[in-house]
Amino acid sequence: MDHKRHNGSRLMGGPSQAKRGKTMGEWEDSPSQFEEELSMFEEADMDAEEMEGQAGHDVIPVGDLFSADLNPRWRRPPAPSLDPSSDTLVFQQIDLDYYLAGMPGQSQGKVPIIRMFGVTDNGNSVCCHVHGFAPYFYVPAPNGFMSAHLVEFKKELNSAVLKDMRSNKDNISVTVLAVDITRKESMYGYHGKHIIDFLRITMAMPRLIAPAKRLLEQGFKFAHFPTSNYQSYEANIDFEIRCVCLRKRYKIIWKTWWRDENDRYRLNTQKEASLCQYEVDVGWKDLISHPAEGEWQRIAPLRVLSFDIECAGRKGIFPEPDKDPVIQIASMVQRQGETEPFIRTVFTLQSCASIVGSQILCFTQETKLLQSWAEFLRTVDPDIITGYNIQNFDFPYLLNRAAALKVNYFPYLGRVRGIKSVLKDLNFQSKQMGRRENKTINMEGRVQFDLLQVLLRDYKLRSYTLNAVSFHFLQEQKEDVQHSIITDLQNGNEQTRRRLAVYCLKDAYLPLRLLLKLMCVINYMEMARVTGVPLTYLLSRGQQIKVVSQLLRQATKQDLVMPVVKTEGGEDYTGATVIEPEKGYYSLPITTLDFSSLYPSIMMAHNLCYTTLLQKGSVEKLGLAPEDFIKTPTGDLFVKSSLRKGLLPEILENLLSARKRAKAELKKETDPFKKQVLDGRQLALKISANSVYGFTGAQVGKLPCLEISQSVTGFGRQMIEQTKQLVESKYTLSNGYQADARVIYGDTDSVMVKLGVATVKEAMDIGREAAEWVSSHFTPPIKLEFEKVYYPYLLINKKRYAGLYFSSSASTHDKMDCKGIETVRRDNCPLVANLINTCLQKILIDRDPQGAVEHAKEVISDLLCNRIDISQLVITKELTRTAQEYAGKQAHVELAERTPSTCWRTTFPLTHNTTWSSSCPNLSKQKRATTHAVKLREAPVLAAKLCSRQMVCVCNFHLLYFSWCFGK
DNA sequence: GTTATCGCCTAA
DNA sequence: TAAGTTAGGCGATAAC
Repeated sequence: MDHKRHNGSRLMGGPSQAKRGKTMGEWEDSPSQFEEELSMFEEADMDAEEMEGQAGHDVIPVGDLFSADLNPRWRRPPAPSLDPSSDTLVFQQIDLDYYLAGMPGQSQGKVPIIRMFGVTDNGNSVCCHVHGFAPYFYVPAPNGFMSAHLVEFKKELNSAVLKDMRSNKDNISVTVLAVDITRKESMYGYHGKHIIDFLRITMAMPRLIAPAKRLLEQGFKFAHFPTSNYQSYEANIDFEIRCVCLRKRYKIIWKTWWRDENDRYRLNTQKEASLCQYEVDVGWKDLISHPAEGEWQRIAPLRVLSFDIECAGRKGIFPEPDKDPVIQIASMVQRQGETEPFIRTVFTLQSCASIVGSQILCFTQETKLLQSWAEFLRTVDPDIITGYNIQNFDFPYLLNRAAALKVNYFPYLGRVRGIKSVLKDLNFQSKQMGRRENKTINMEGRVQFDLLQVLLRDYKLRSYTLNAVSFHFLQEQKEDVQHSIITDLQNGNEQTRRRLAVYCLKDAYLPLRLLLKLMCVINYMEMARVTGVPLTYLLSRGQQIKVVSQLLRQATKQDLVMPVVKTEGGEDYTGATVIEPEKGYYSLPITTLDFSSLYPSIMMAHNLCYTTLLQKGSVEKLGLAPEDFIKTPTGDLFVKSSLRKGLLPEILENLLSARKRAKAELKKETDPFKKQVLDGRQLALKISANSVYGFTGAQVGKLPCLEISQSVTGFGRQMIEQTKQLVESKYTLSNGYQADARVIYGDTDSVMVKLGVATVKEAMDIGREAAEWVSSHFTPPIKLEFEKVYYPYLLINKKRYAGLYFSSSASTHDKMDCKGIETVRRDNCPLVANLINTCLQKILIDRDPQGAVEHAKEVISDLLCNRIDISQLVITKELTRTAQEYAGKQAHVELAERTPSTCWRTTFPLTHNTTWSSSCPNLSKQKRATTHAVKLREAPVLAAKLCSRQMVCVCNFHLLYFSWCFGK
């Protein structure tokens, strides 16, 4: 075999060198680096295989082969046989869903069966059918209800639901499986341990809950009881959440290991409904779950598959699945916990020269390529599938292409036999993320972990192209292949196709590397474990579900039930205070004091919860004494924890103690990247804790309670005001301090104090002391902490400031901290961000405002003389957005070539002789709008935007400058 | 020519 | 059917 590197990257009429920016010079080396990396894998494999036996061929010659020549390592390790009478099956659950099936021994009627998927320590896949758990909800029992009435109630409700059904394609005859009486209490409002009878209504299917709830709410009559409108409880809980949550009572936590109890599971040998190696049936009660502690914290060797496809598009047209073929699919598979992929494969259309370290399968027919890849996927049987934008591009394209070519066996990508993977459009909308159109593909038992979606959720980046992201996190980039030449490469020879294959492989490899580096899988599992939400929900749903799940878990322990409230948008409530800033440049240390986790600690300190809320008239009705409850700044009443401890405070305590642990680990950790990850985790827990407050204020949500949220912000407003007064009253000349302290700014939970001391050390010492002293005025766990000193400090406006950040040491600053300024905003072009950044550095670090002026002038002059690279002028976010409208990641590359900005550069040189220097210093607010001397009558809109933004940057610069000179 | 409002993004 | 919160700066734009 030829082990020499095939340098197939030199092409006749190859890619235009002109397109390359100056920073891309090092790309020249990158292909060989990646290929060397690949060949290293090969060596490692050979060592391993001397023990294992044969491996697959490097290149399988052109031909339309399949299964006969499978690479043996594609399969999972053989599953040791288990004896149901003596062995237990232990596995880590990674996904769950449910299906409907006829109950044995019952001729008609279907019941839901939970299907759990998981992996054993040995790396064998498991499908576990859990029987005997049905969805249910509650309504309060009417007055005078006795157990003798249960039969009648059930019968009436059952027939009402049946009658309500428009069609009955499942031929359901029994909708209500059971009704029983349980002692429960509503979690909404305190009513003095008032436990009452509730009817627990168990339905045959999850989707029957909604109609039953509606019928009961609209007015339901049975037996001699009068028609009444029943308020329903917990009727809006997803079934998956329900079954995970309920088991929480028995210490089941998501992401745990399951085994049967008393060896009572059966191997399900007849059904083989899934592709898993073990398939078992188990009763709900016979399932044991282990909290993720000690040995159960370990993670099974999950199989993570990353893939990327290439299509041969037509010139200038985005590939369309009904016309343009899929020419390559690269796949990499790695076991969770290992550092290298053990499968590296490219499926190619037409021949392809060998690539050391990867297996190439060549096909002459595209249909065979697609079908074989699907078979490959089913054989590898990954638990997690990743890639870059696979959710909205690769998978939809493959499915549509397979449909267009009538590859009938393609779209079965899940683990359940006979379930077709279908493409659906999904509109996801939230205030946080705006409207987002997504596609979804069902893939039972596998978790789709699209890295782009993860990054969009968790990281705020200027650009989300795979190239930019890889550079940002890995300092590595894609193989240099211009998108426009892909078709040419395909139509070339086996060497050009080899080049394409290397490119494609790298695009499959990078997501895997990123996933590992960012520790996404582990972090998401942790989040799932903490909140009790299935892994897939974390990527497909919003923040609320996490709080609901925790709330429900906590509530169930105390026999509290959650009401269904109708969602209606109401009045907004008052939020936090932002102290009016004393704008200017401070060449003195400024001490910053923060309340740590302000809102959560307010809720804990004052026991704010649904369960402690006193609704109108409750005080009188329950005969409460004044010392039993508190009145919040907004006038709402809550009972003290001596009467009842709230659920929300409990949840928050859990989250914050988890955060403390993470922070402690962070301190011990030395590896800078793991540190970053731990930091990310503690941040996630903080965000989770903060979203508890957000949840109560979400008026279009599962359980809004404005009394709680407005009380929280009310306390917050009071506290920041009080903090300001306390600090300014104690740290005064008359009390023997160096100066009268002054709170120059503060936002929500922090105050910036000018103590009048000259050194950072003094500012820190007094800061620590002040924090402790102020804390003593508040109820624990509310705590004001000294966090940092800014020196010098430039305060531009509310939510806009910069300063050198001193925290760990009094002698050297940790960083230059910028808040809200152009440097941190993604709606500015890089030129503006860089210019402001440099100016700030000159002002704050070099203390050279004149240098800042010079620099700005220089940049502006470069701009006007057209000496600025176009990449500096493009707002990447806008490009990304436009690219998303094209609905494909390859559009990113396309756009780089096709974006009108390149045209503007030639047709619209930035040569306007603007009057920026004379007009900008007049910074009277409204006048500034008129200083846009550039009147761009014929220019494209975006170009105009860019120009004016540059003007803005100049104006801002002057603001900085004048703040420095005059603002004190 | 000012002034209210919207879109976007950030601070907390 | 599902969607964490409010405060606030700043540019663009429509309305007066």
